Amino acid sequence: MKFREFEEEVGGLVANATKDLGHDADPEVGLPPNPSYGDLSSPVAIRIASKEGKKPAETALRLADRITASVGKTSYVSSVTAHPGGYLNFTLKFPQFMLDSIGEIAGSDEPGSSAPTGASIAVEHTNVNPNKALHVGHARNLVMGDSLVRILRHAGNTVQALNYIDDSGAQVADVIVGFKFLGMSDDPPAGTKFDAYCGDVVYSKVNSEYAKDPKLKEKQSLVLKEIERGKGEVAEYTRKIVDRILAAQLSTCWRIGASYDLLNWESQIVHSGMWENVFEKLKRDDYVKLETEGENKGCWVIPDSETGEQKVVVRSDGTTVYVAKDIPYAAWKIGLVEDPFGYEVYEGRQPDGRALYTSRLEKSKVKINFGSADLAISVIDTRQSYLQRIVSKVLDKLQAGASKRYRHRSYEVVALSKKTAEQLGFEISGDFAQMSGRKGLYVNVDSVLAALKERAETETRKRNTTESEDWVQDVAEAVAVAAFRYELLKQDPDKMIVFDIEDSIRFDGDTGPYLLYTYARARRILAKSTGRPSIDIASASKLTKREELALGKKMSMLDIAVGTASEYFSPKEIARYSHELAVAINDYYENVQVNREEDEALRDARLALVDASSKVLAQGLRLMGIGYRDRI
RNA sequence: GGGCCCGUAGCCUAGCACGGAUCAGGGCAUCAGCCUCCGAAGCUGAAGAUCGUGGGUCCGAAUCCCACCGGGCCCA
Repeated sequence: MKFREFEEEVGGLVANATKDLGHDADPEVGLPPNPSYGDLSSPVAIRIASKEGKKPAETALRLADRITASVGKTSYVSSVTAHPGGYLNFTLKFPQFMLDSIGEIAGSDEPGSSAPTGASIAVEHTNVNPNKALHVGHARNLVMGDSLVRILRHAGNTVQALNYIDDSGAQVADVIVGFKFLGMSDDPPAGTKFDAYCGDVVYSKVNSEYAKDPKLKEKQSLVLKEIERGKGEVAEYTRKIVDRILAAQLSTCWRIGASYDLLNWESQIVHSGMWENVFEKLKRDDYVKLETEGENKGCWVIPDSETGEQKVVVRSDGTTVYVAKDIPYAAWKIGLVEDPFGYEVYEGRQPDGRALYTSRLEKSKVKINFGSADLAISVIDTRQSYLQRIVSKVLDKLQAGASKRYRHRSYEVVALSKKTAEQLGFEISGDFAQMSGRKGLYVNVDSVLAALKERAETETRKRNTTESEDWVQDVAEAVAVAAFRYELLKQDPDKMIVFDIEDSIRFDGDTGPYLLYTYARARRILAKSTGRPSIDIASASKLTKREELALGKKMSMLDIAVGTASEYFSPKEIARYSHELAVAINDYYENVQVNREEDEALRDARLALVDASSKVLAQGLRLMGIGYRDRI
């Protein structure tokens, strides 16, 4: 976008001028703390002066003189001045910048997007065990992952969104134990979603029974063996139950705007033969060894040369541990093993209309390829960091340097506030509590959305008294999802979120609804106008108010935010940017009259600015997976 | 025992990657204002900060380095 072009021009000017003075050409360009200094600044003169033992102000003047001679060759640099403190301050050539920025955005369906990079990226996220409904912790994973997918696509990459289904673990087995051995009905009570029933009722009941009756635990291993065998009545039944739970979970995922390209199944990875291939290679290379004594006797272990510790990958009874399934899956993602899967379309309509595929172990007629990406990103919480490091190390053993193409995007967990935990009937000693599916200490996504939507309905009706019930429902749903997604996305991934159900129902300030409101407000100006967005160089030169210049600059920085978000796999950059843009739009709304402006050319130029900036805000919302409406 | 993450006003948080400008941004809550004017889910103003502590590097440190304290997590 145009601000980046301006930045590149300034960088070039600074680099050339410093080179002329015989110094290295690091551009060092950044936003000044206050726009009254200029539109971009460089402290490079201070560094040079300190090296040369001269005064920064003088060096800055010398540089400014040289740069001034070249300013005329640029498109967007108007002037450069030397500040007595040693800073070089650059100002934008405004009418041209505004004209080109608005033109660029008006002419694009996807403002700020990049040309194809040719890179293919596999992003794995969501990965909820199919034995329960999604809770708010799962939602953080989904929101980060889904937004990352959108951002990476916007940045020009080909992205496959993968959702890994652990359909053969203990958690699934527990639910089956409940149905098969505790006589629990596999029909939920009316009005209860199947995933919530399995997690809230069956799973917790089975776990409390384990404590009372140790023999029941033997049934779990029985079920696990049957699942691992993959044949027979129990395995068949498990598949049906998992399918039902997954369908219920996906309805929640889709409700909050997520979409996937492929469902991967742990059971298929186990039976694919990928692990055996990987394991043989690791044995040949002596990277795994059979422990002959000590507590791990009879186990295959991976030694860690740095810590001197060992990680068991195959137990003495021949079963593999979790990490042994992660390794072939990771290897498959970046093409270190042959693709054993076929693919077929999975039923269901995703919110963005993308087709969803599911893998199978038979080759199929559908011609589509997954895996073998240039880069794989696994969105997994920080508690798995250690195991993810082991996966990376093993990948390097399979192919030198392979771990550079495998990234663990970690994030901190979501805990519950003391208040919310107590409302669920738990006694808490500290200020917050870690969620626990086993204990029943968690808050489901669907129940949070229900509470958000209820509040959104009230607020929406208050403001739209004549609208139909369907209209109100649609808007309330959008507001609820916006509030939920934005809340989980804006926080730094390294920081724990302490979720409080009452505090989360907030639509004021730095929230998703604020962004939706801002968008609707901007669109309202256009809807109410008798003019049409239109700008030329003459009317662009009339855009001189502080608020419109600030807005013009801000809306032209989306690509910079996308670049940072892609580079660091950090969707919150988009949340922060979108909020800043919304603030600029509101500032404009409050202080600049558009439709009451009597100069029609100026009015239309302002309309064009409002149109363009709201389009950029809409793009930011799309990148976060947040739906928006022209009116809310 | 080893490792990872967090610590910024009453509360939540941005800035930390790449150190820079005597305003360290926001939000919630509090107080005072703004709807005959494009939507008040908004805006303006006030008040509120030993940037966990101590040391170091540097012309310059919330930002980099070291140690420690407090909290969370993982591995054994």
